[in-house]
Amino acid sequence: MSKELPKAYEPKNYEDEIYKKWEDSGLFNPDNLELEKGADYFSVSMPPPNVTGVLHLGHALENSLMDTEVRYQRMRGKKTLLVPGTDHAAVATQAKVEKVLLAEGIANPRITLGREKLLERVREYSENSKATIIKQIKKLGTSCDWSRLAYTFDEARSTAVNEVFIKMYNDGLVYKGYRAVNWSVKGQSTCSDDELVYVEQKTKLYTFKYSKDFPIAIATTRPETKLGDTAVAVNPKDKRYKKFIGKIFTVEIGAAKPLKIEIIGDDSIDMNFGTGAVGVTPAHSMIDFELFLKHNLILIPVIGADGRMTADAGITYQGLTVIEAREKMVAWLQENSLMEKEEEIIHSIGTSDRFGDVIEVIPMEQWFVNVNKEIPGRKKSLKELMREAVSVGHNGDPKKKIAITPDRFNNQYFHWIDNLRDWCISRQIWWGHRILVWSKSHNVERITHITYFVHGTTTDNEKEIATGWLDGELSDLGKKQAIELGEKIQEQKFDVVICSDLKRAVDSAKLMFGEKYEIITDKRLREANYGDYNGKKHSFKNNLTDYISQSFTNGENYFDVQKRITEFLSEAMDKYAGKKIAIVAHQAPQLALEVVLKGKSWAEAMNEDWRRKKAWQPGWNYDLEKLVYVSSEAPQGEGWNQDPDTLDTWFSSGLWTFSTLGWPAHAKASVGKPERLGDLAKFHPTSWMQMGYEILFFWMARMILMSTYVLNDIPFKNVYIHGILRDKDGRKFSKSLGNGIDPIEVINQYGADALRLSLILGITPGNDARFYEEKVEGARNFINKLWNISRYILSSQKEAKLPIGSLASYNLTLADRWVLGEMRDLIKNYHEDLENYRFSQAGERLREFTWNSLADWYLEASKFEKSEIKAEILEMILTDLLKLWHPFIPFVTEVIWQEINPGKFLMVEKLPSPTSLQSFLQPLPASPAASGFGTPLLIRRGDGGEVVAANFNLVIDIITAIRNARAENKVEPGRKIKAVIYAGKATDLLKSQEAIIKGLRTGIEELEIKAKGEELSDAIYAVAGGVEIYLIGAVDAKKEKVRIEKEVANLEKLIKNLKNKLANKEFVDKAPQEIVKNEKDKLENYRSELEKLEKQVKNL
RNA sequence: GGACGACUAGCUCAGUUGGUUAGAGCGCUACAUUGACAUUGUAGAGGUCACAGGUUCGAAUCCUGUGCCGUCCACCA
Repeated sequence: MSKELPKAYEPKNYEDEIYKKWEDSGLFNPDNLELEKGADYFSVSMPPPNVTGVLHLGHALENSLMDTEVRYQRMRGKKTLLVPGTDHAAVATQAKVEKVLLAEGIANPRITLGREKLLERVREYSENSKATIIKQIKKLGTSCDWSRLAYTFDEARSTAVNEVFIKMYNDGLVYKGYRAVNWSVKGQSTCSDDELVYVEQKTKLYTFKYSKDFPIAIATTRPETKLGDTAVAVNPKDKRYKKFIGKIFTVEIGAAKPLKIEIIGDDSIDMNFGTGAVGVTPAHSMIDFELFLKHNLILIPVIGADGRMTADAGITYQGLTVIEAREKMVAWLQENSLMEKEEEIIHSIGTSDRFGDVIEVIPMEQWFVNVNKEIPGRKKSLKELMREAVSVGHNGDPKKKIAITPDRFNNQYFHWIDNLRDWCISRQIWWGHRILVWSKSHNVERITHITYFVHGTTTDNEKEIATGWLDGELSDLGKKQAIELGEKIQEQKFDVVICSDLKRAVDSAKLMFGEKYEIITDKRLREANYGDYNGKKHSFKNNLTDYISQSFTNGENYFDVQKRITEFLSEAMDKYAGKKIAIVAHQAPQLALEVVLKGKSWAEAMNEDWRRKKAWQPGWNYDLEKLVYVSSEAPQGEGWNQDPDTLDTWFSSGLWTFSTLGWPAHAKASVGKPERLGDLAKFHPTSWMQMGYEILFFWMARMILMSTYVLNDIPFKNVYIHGILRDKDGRKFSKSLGNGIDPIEVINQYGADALRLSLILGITPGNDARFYEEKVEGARNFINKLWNISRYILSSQKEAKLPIGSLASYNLTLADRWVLGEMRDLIKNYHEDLENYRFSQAGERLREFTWNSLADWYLEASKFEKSEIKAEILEMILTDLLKLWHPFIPFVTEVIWQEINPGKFLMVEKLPSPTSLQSFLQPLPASPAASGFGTPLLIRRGDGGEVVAANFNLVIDIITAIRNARAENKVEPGRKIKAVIYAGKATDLLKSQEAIIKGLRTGIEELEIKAKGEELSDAIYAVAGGVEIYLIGAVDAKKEKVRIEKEVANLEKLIKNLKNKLANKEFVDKAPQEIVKNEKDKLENYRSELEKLEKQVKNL
């Protein structure tokens, strides 16, 4: 088999073609892999690139790491899946498109275009971007399953988002609240705490008093917000101010109304900082807002969503920007001699990471995820779930513990969790998943009033039998209850009486209201349908909350009840506007009213005391003013409006590991006991996740939150944190610096393999790395080397092959044994490195073996010695080497592989295992006889006999010593000389290596090897591994003397150090015997070498 | 203010549990061009492992402190 390959590897000529072959083969899809039965699953969800543009080098790094890991696992025979995808990146993408539109001359895109048209433009942009990104991922060689391509904004992913939002809402974890939020005036949207970028700025810190007679001075960098101050906080232990706590001062500083400033005591105040007192502006500071909640203060917003001062700020300030207002306020304080101090300080201010403007804290009604509230039925908060997954494992199960590499990021993660506030999830931009909250309201004059009665008890009720839709009779007690209730409410007037169509409700209504009213029945007011549970003795008291979102078998869940009640109410709102309605029905619908009209969660409603103590009471009153309904579709009926806000983009990213694996379609139940099917059952939790530390909190934390909450499982088992790439000077890559490098251009110039290798070599987990062209060049050079090694090996193949399986029964040369031993060590270390995510080290090792051991020594040696199965060994090594390299540089290895094995794919070959060479090679324990020859190998022959061989390293040392001695003596490279070697015990061995010693660039024409002999003068002299070498007839006495003296000096130094060490009694006594012996042996070797050299100096 | 990381050859970085004459790649110096490869080969120079203490028979490695650079978090009233 003789192959003709081009002299240099040209990636351009192969890469696209190879990727297409891979894709067409279907092998990226684990369903198509032919694997052993019971093969492990291995899955990775690709961190989805934002559709804000094209891929940058950071993505290339991620793809390289990810694909190396994935290909490694695939080649270990695992059922391997890498799911590709992209992220709609809500704010980022809209901000980007708005910028483009501005450049096009559309001054205010949101107003000019409106919601639908703007969204169309964003969609168009993102689709283009998506297409480009996919092409780029393919260029990088990433082996992902395109049949499972996902997008955070596609239908399946949107369904997942909707379902989770609804679930959280129903669990009472999502709430709408009026709270201080981060507001970008430029973007006209909120952002979460994590989306702030802090910028250091010089600012003035003003110390002043509100009025001349106000007893406490306060300091601020934001005087304009002081128009909304409602308190001054001091430390309760502060002797200076203690006496004022509780007092209220009225001051006039120019706001619309005089400010009532209450002095409050709070432990959080640092007495020693500034004046020791804080002016509290609840509306415009996160901290102050918390003081506002804690101390029940007043809140006065003085800055509006437009970034200008509000009417409450006073006529002088209204409509001014904050900067203008600040100047005015400062001037006013100065004029009135209230300013005590002005000093310049440096402090950091929060800016929007997407819009770039300074963030204002403004109180607004927004949606939040409550991270501290107990999740119904779980006895834990989201925060606790998030902490647990990384500390002790999910639900305390150590098998469900997420391992972060490097583990120092654990602490950072825990610290972040400790400081986590409720997550503001609503955004006022349009590009994103719209919040699924529908509302319908009436104006105040037309409010419908509802008085709700629960029917009298039935026999089943009394026996604690679940009744549901069973139509039981009222018991005697029930009749009595209804009659008594009727008497109690005699005075009340209603316009309409409506009851459920079940008998117990109708009968109760009749007994209560007699003939006074016409009684209308409505099916929608029925009790919850308990399905199979009907007629059975119930145990609702303890575990009713379990059924909140889990359906009763063949029945309903409570949200089904909520749905029909909402529809009923929506209709009632229109039909009976302004009227008074009496409803006689059951318990579940009543709870639904608490939920729908009082804004309670089901869990809260169910846990209220009245349920336990007294079910029957004379009516609950509700105002049917506003209906809120959470659902992926608008409820039936007229007049429903959807919340205009969209969800934080990280809400959808948090679901990524399971929304890409078919959730919720592949999960039968969504809560409690999620039954998993399909991909979800096989591939979740995912095996591995890789991300930059800069999105640890954004993303990793949210994936953990979502997965533990929704699936009751961790999202991934291992997280590999990588650093960020920097340019040659250590600067971040950024548009403004103009130092960006387009990965595709690098690929065009050097090839994808070279780019990948240059990104992976020299990196360590969690640390930043620099990227520069020389690195890629080096990688390209290496790949070309590998190409040429292959070229040489392929050209040296014979037509007829000997069976390689019986290798051990052939006579192997010293070099053969050596290279096979090196290979065995390489394979072992390679697996160890990769199992511990030491990608760089595994790569370095491979390069070391390939370039040094194989190319520089073994291949060179093979030119000068012919063993009977040299060709087979070479091919075996090449085959294994291609496999080992494949995860790193998939293209070139696959190209070469297919030259050897047409029609077969390297990407699904099985990696050599650490034991695959063990059958005929194993290390022999070091013995005295073998010392000085490196680690000898035991060769087990086919006939069962054993042969001990000295290591090839001795030959290497001798050759290197000869080359060195020649070069130092300035012997012209072309000049052929004679060498005499006194080899002692190694004589026979070296005689067998004559051809190699002569051939490998030593320029030796005549070689004499004997055990020992006379000292030769007029020769270049060298010692290597105890063997003496004389090079005859080329000595430059002067140079040789200098060289040997240098070596002598070096040896003397080493000997001195060793002697001192061994003279130290403590060392000899305390150090392990092995070490001591080693040192002694070393000393002996040095001494004998020194002796020889010293003699030789005299001969010169 | 708190936490974390980095400080090793001219440059970029390895160095896994303390024991090697401290390594690699690039760069540099000298030399080499008869077919695997000049995207190459051979040889070489180059380091007080930031500093100061300590633990230890033994420290680049462990501890303490200092310096310098960087990152994150909190605060900046």
